[in-house]
Amino acid sequence: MTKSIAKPRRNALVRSQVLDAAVKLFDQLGYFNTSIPDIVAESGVSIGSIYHHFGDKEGVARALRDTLLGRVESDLEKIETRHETTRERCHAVIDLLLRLTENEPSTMAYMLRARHKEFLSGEAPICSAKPMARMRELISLGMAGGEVREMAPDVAAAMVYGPALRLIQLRLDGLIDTALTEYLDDIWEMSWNAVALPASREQIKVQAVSTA
Amino acid sequence: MTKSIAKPRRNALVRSQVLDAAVKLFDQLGYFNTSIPDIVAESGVSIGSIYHHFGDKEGVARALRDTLLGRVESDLEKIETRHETTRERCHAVIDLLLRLTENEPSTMAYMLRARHKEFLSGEAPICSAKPMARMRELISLGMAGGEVREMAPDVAAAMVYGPALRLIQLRLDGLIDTALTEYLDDIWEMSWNAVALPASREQIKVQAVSTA
DNA sequence: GTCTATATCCAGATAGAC
DNA sequence: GTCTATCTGGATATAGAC
Repeated sequence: MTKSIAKPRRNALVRSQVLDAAVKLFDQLGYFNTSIPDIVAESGVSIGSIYHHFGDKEGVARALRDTLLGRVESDLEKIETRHETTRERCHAVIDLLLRLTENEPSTMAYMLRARHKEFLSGEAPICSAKPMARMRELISLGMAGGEVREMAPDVAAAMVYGPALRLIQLRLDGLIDTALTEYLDDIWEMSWNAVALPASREQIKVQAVSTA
Repeated sequence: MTKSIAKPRRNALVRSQVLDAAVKLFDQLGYFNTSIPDIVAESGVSIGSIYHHFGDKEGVARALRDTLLGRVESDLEKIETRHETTRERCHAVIDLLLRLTENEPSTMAYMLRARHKEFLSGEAPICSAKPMARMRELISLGMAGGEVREMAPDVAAAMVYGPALRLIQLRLDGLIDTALTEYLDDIWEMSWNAVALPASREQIKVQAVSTA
């Protein structure tokens, strides 16, 4: 009893050890190239315990997905309470995505790129998960509130988030060496100006930046 | 000898039967959920013939990838010879991508979304495949030629292609019901205006489209 | 070149002692 | 709750007749 950890805390520890190993392996090798023995080796938890806690391999993937999406969801909620305008909210969302990519690329990769429906039976594609749905909703709200020009909501959402998500893809694939946070201002200004009503643009300046 | 097909043509037929089955199954189930017996059933070609022609399962995936990428590559070449300005070329590229998504979604899905490095050992990620690289090159050329504002090339490419690719993702995931070709004009005008030097914009109009 | 029948392997999953 | 030892199915891939 002296050096053992209290039971509930030890349970949580085992779970997080497994999930930490899983996110790393799923990102590096993919779900199907990761065997349970791989997770045993990486996490230090025995196969028996893994099955006890997660039921099966899919259970590990599902728990991981729920954990990661839950975290992002709560980040989004914070953004919505802290900011009032659509402009500020979208800016904060893109900032969040770029920073998450830099700080926890494995997490971002698992949420964004993994083909979840290939191994999570009956799961909706990640793009319809709550956070993504909320992100698109923000745009619709902005349209109703007069900040965003009238257009097909899908198109508006693609204009605002598409460029950032594209950069994230390339960054995760190792094709961009620059930290994406450096691009935040550029990408944001262009994306927002593309959909914003002129009145709510940051500056009206139709700038001609000529170098050299 | 009367009703049998000439040998080289029959070979090509078998290959295309297998590849047609593969693109369909890989799209629907994913590479790892597709077994060789599945391909046998879908293509009508025996397991022996498949191994004879493709060597192993990875060989099927590789042949498929090469075939599809080759087709897109030749489409891109045609675009480059037919159009001179970066504006026209990028427009044609986006048009091509959207139409391909509508006409051959399985093809598009396999090229765009499959995590090839998870099953094609030593393959570069799809985003660095020739067509994608050429698409980004187009933008750099436009920058050198004065059509596109000076900025990080990755950012410019993400602005031009990102929104379209995002719509394609959502469409492939079944989250958009409208044919993407309907959105071509909107998406194109916004994407291009975001990166173009004012002089080369389609119209300078800073439009306020108010509906309702 | 095409086919059927078969070998081999290793993954996911379980049993049951502690 | 955790572990080791074990089972079992089904996948990839091959052998060898035609």
